[in-house]
Amino acid sequence: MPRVSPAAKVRLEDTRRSQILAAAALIFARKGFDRATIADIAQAAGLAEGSIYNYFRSKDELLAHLPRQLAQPVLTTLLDRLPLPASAEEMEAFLLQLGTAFVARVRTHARLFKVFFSALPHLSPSARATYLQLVQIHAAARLERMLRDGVRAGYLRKDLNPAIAARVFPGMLFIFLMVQEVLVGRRMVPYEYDVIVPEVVQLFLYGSASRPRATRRPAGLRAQGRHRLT
Amino acid sequence: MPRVSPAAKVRLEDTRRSQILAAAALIFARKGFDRATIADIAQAAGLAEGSIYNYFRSKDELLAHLPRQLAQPVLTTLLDRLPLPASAEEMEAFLLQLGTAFVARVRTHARLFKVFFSALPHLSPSARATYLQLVQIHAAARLERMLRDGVRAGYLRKDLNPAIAARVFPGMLFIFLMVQEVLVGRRMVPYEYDVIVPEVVQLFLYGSASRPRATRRPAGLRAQGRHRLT
Amino acid sequence: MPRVSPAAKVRLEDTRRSQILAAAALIFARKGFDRATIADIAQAAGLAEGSIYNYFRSKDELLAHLPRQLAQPVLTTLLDRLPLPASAEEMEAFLLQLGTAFVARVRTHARLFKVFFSALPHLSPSARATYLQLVQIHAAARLERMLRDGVRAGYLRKDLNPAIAARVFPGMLFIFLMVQEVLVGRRMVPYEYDVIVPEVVQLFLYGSASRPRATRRPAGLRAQGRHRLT
Amino acid sequence: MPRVSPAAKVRLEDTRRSQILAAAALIFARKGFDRATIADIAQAAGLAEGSIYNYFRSKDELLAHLPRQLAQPVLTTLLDRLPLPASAEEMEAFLLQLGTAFVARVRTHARLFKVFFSALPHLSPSARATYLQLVQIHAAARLERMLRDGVRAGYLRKDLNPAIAARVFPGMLFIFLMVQEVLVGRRMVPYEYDVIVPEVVQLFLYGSASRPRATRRPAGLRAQGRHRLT
DNA sequence: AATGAATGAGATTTCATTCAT
DNA sequence: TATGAATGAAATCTCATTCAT
Repeated sequence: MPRVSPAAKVRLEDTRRSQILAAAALIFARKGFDRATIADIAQAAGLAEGSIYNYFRSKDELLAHLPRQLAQPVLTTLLDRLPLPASAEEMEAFLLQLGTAFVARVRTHARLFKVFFSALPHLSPSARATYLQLVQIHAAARLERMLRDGVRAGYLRKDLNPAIAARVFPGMLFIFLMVQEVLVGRRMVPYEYDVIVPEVVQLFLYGSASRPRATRRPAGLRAQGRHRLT
Repeated sequence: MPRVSPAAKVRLEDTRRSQILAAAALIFARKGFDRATIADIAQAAGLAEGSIYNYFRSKDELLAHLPRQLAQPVLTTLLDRLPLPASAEEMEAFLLQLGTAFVARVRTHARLFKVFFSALPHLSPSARATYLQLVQIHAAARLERMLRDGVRAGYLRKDLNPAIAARVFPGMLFIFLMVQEVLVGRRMVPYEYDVIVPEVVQLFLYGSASRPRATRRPAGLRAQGRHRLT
Repeated sequence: MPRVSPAAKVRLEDTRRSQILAAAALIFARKGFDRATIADIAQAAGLAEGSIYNYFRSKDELLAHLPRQLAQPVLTTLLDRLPLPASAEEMEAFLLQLGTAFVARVRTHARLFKVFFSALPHLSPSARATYLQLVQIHAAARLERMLRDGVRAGYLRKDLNPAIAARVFPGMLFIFLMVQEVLVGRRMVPYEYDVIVPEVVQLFLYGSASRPRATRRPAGLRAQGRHRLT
Repeated sequence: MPRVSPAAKVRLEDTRRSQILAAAALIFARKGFDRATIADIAQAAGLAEGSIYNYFRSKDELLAHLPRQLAQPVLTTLLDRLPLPASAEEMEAFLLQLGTAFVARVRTHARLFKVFFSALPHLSPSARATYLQLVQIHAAARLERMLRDGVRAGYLRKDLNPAIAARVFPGMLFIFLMVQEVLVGRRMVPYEYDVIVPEVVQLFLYGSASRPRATRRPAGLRAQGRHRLT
């Protein structure tokens, strides 16, 4: 006869698994997948070495379960709840939100990102896909459709290539995130993301060249954009 | 009495070192730093295991010497010989060349890039900097100055942030290069780089929003931009 | 106040022990002693791992208790109830029964035999003796006495060595049993034991060489010997 | 440039392999396959643990190479060089030699026999066959043919089953060898093999029952048979 | 008495590095 | 300088046994 109710048991087991995965993420990010030892992870999780194997069959399995378990809560699509833009101004507001969310997501998962890079050579294609979902670059398909709509509606350039542009937008932010959060750990530019994101949105929508007229940006929005976002 | 002249001896030794580093780059890129064995590298270099140690003190040292030795020939600055632009059109031409060169450089060093990622946790900050020089994102300082000039000259937006924009430009291309060449090996979009680069330049200069007037892009330049670049 | 009577308690405990030993015999025979895990055995017994230790102190103890407990019911002596033979013909009948019983016994305990072999290196001499009792080769002493009687009575060869002959007889069958039931699992010869046993008895009594006269074997007995015995 | 000639290198390597296999045989026989550790074997071979793996890929491979390497020299067929018998007397002489050789072989390989039993559960069928060749019970086919000839020639019983008899003969000796050399290490009977073998041959040829006439065994041969054989 | 998570000793195997030749 | 066998530290993983519940 079991001492604990089945439900409680499942809960306890899930707790342990999360606890171990959190420890694994920490150690993997710190030392890289190969240099991290099970002993390290066990110690970080407050368990004995052998206990890890009561919950995961192998070190590889830890790696494979990391994104699923740790990123689950935020894997809802970024763009789903936002209203579809019907003008350049609405698109600007939309991109500000999207960019801010994107930055937040990558920063949240910076640790998993480091794991991803260190483990790249042993990741199966499917595991790679799972890790890449962390940044949802794959979600660009949705942005692409919106851009296409914008072209059709006329507020975006007729000759815009929506497929390329939809990937460019996250890329404009990604370079800062990669260098600052993952690769080097030091800022490339002396600005916070609440300055970078609006600037990037401006660039994406209006470019860097002077415009014939100065009408294109309502002052209100810009000012708002310069305020704290993170 | 030495059989070989000292100079020839140095040359031979350099050859061997390059030969070993090339083998190391190949194996590191293929298996990741930790999974690569000295035996692998020795075999790829056509030497015995022990011989590696006549040229490099340790496996870590191989990693450290990789970018310096292998990337030396191409580490010339990207922008040095280009004439400074004096208008949006000249800037467009300049960015096309810069972007194309950037793409070529990253693709050339894709292998070292993979090594960089796989070895990230073991690299000292200075080693990281050395590897990042491969793509010269650090060189953005020069582009930043040019953008600042452009703003001053009036053909770029008064409210442009040159520091941010200078990093955004490579980032717009970097996302494609990262995913396609380094991380996944499959294309994100069904276009070659000679389509992507001009599109990115257009976005960077003119944005994605419609312009009040259709005068902004001389047809000649655009057509040229669509031609083969790689 | 105990809920169960002491006697019933003992009975229940014995049942559990048998149940565990049966599971152990199954698993040990299948995987060998060292490869069998307590988890395997517990599962086969329908218990939890820890429960095994309420009945046996260790894995080794399981091994030691196997033959005693599982073979008890059949450890009755093979030869006890047979009438003592007074002629070669009676001896032939006797050996047929003895051989048949021997074959049946070994086949019944084939599983324990496999355990015995797999665990040989860990068995103490006394444990080895216990396992060997399963086939009662040790019981040859009784057969030896009967052979000695036969020699004295004159129907067995004067120069027969009863000690050796008494061990040879089970050996003649044992080789088939070893190879077919224990070691290989495939038949050495295309005959059932009800052909092998009479043939072996003939060989033991009359040899393989031709006899000067053809009178040696009454037809009746031989025919009987060829009938089903198992 | 290699310091040692290729031939010398091969010789050295073979020596090492033999040295390791001999150590493995010793340890496996002593502790059984599963309890034997690579550390044990390395120590017995006078090497470091890791060195074993320069010659054998795994512990299993050691097990698989044991019989091939260690038994090779004696794997020539026992029966090949003996003249074919043409009478019961010649058959008796032949069986004496065969039995003596069989005993010698099994005793020589007693150690491998123990290994065989301890490793039985993990041996592949082909590995089992290789180990069983050590005792060449498979060679019974040849003896079977000889017995068939004897029946045809008339000096063996018309109703003899040669297939069964050919397996019985080694079995008569095998029981002593198994119990004395492999399983228990103590003698079943107070006789040396130079007494047991002739007795077994007598039993096999002439049985245990009295014969109508006393003519069957020429005294000369018997006396000879009782002399030292091992 | 029953449970099964936790433990940690111990086994196999890999591999960077050394060094005698 | 080149070699590659030898080394042994270190890592992963297994599993008998314990013990709180």
